[in-house]
Amino acid sequence: MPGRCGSQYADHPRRICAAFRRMTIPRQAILDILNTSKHHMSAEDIYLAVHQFYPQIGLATVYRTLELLTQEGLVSRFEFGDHKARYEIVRSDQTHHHHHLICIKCGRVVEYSDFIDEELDLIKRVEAGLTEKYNFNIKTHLIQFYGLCGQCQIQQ
Amino acid sequence: MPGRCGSQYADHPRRICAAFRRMTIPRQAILDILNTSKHHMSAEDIYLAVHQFYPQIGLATVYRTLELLTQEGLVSRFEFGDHKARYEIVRSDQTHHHHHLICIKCGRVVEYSDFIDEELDLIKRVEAGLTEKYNFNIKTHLIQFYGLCGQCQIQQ
DNA sequence: CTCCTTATTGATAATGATTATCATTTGCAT
DNA sequence: ATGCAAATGATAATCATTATCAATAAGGAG
Repeated sequence: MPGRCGSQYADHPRRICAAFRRMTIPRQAILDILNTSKHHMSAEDIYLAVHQFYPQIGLATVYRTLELLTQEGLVSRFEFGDHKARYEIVRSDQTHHHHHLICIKCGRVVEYSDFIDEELDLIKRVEAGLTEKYNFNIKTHLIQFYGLCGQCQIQQ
Repeated sequence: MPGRCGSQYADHPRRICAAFRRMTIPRQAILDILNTSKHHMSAEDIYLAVHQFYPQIGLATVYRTLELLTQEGLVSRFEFGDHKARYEIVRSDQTHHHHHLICIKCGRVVEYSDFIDEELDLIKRVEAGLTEKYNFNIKTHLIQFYGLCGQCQIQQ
């Protein structure tokens, strides 16, 4: 039931059109999963989730779709240090916006949204400055803190 | 000529001791390269640089050493989206401190240090808040912006 | 200074996430 | 309805990183 490329996606129809030349069932399925999920997912997580209601899906399609969405800034790709990328849809209304706190010993990832407002305010200003100086059209940003979680501080 | 673990490293001797149980020639060589380099390097870059004056070095040793240094927060690991990590020594005096601006189409990476002071000020405050709330001992942070560089904006 | 324990090394094989390939299928403009 | 290019799915290939293991060397004890 694919219609014009991004028509049924209220959030970023124009940029969905920019990312895809054609809307397809696998792509819709992937977008649905990403839109429903509140947390970051690996490509395989997404593959498995889509597979439940669309078993024909191929893993390669998941990677290809994520690549296109990432290049259009519609999806954020995170690396937490385990050599497995995580993806998350970018919501225009900033719902669930958060940054990450990562333990460099055990790999635990904490999503925090405290301080986000203050951070976003700065981000916005820096973005404007960078756009002007380096002539970049900035789509997304990444802020992560690395350190030792409580557990790992104890185990020296 | 290795002495007590981190003795000849003025910068973070105590944390070098924490990272290593023994100081060795390969580790010194890797630290020397990292200290000399002004820019991020991949594991292979480092391997090749060390290899020039210490040809016995093995690639696995480079990875192991970088892992230990990263876990101690003495080295920052970056991922720019090409699935190849880059490493950079953390200087206690904040010399050459910078963040990154990455083109999501062509992968170009710009190091910027404009706005850094303003950013670091916020970082410091957020760090304090996160430390308290989540009981993390924060060692490093990562700030990256993603977008289209001038070139890639033109090529639609 | 020498010995001894054990951390570390280097070579190499294994792993595993991601990408490339290619024949087949499908979206969608005309 | 038709045709062509885009997209798919299966699978093979890639390649950065990690695990393995016998050999080596750091550095504390005596």
